[in-house]
Amino acid sequence: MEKDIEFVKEITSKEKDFSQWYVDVVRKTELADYTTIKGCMVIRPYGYGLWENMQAGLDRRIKETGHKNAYFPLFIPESLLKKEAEHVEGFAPEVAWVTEGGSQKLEERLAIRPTSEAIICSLYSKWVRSWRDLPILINQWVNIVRWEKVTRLFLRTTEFLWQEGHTAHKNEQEAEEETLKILNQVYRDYIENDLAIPVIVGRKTEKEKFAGALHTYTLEALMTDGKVLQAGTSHNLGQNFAKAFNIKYLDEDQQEKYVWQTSWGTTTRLIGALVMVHGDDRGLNLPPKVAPVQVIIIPIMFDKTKKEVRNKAEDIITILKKDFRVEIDSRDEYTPGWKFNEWEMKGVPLRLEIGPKDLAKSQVMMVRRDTGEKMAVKEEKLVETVEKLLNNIQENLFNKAKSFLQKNIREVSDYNKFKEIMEKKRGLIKTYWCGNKDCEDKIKEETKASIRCIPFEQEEASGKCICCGKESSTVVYFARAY
RNA sequence: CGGGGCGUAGCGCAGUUCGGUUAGCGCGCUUGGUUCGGGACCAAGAGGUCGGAGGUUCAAAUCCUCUCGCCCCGACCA
Repeated sequence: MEKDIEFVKEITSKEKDFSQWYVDVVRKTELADYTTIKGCMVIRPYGYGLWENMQAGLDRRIKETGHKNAYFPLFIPESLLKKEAEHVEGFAPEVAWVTEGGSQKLEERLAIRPTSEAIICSLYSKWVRSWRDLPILINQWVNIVRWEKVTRLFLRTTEFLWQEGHTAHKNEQEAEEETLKILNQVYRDYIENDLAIPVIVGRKTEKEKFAGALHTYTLEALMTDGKVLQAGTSHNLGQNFAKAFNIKYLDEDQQEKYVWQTSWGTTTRLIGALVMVHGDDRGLNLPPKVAPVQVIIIPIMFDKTKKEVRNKAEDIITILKKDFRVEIDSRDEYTPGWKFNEWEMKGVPLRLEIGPKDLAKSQVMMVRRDTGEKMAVKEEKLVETVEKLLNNIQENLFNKAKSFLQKNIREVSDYNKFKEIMEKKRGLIKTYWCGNKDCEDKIKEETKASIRCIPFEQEEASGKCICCGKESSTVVYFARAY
């Protein structure tokens, strides 16, 4: 273990400085790097490979639920953006504007999309005529620009990548069903099963909802420093945008009606969540389902047996390649020990070592990233063992995160206790809230904790608002958030 | 945008208080050789407009002014 301690010097320990640890991990594992543009990062091949795997899992679910991908313009004319009053107001401070094209000043300035409701709605109003045109179920994978004052790699950058779904429906019920379907069937399923991140789902308060929405549903994930990160949102837009953009259809009853809409999104921020939920002092610890490399093969090469070992490694990679994302690290200039540490830092779930001793016994050595457990595996059992272990690691990461989450949800009824927990342990606090924004604001101001969501599972009982003491039956989760 | 910290080779740092020859150290990098089951070793090399601009001075990494970037804590947000 002495060597481990020495290795750690490349990465600040989580305990010592969580923020610095996070930055160290992201940069040293080559997920991303800073660029010359303020607040804009480059997603490096390893990070982008991770994102591609994440996209694949989510894209599949989006399509399985009937949505199709499309692409809308990057630019949004100011007049369009201004149509929905609440919406502009919400985004105004962080919009980047294009005012010139070439050497010509533009007649109307163009916003670089901070989100695409406006531009998409302007087209939906053209496309929707009859109830037969509904529903419209469209998603797009694009970049977004928001002029943030403070940025952090993946968690908040000026430009980021995301997926945004925009749907239009013929009635309120259908829109609401869609909003919830995305939340549970698509997002929750994806985040919990693919990213191995347990979430708490619920509704946002009026204060926290999306600008222009009727209401917003959210998925909240707990990071290992006790702060919560919003992992995705699904908005029921009601008819707000339909009215602003004049999206109307003629219904079966011959009445002209406004459509009901939804929008929903998840971003590259989820990469930050993966780092902060599963990572440790040795670096990343990636869930097998999204890891760019699921199995890394390290051949142990001595002069005399080099050729045989290398051949065997090639045989093995050929077999494993059919079912897994596998790479071989046969670089001559690094020792095996160095490679072990390197790939552990990069979060590869499973390491496979092949040396002369293994050749003699027709076996390989396997080491799990999550537990460090090392075992010999007979060659004939290779494929099934890898499969079993990857599944097991996926499950283990989720279970660990789940138990951490459960341990850090505290039910509190005393405000002083609330303050103390938010100061020291953080995590989530489950308590009663009267529904008044004044209480919400006051708590935020005094403890930096906001209402993350109003969970769907409400209890029969009632209690007293944590702030004003008024009787209430509404249970909410409070936390400090990213 | 307010308060604090940092910026010297790819990375981590010393040197800055109190200006003074050719700006150092460790790791990494290149070449050659020996190595390789938990970050190997020897030898020889390469690499810097000291974040940037302006100023003070015979002389600036060091002093002054401005500026850019990153990190932390607040206000805002995915």
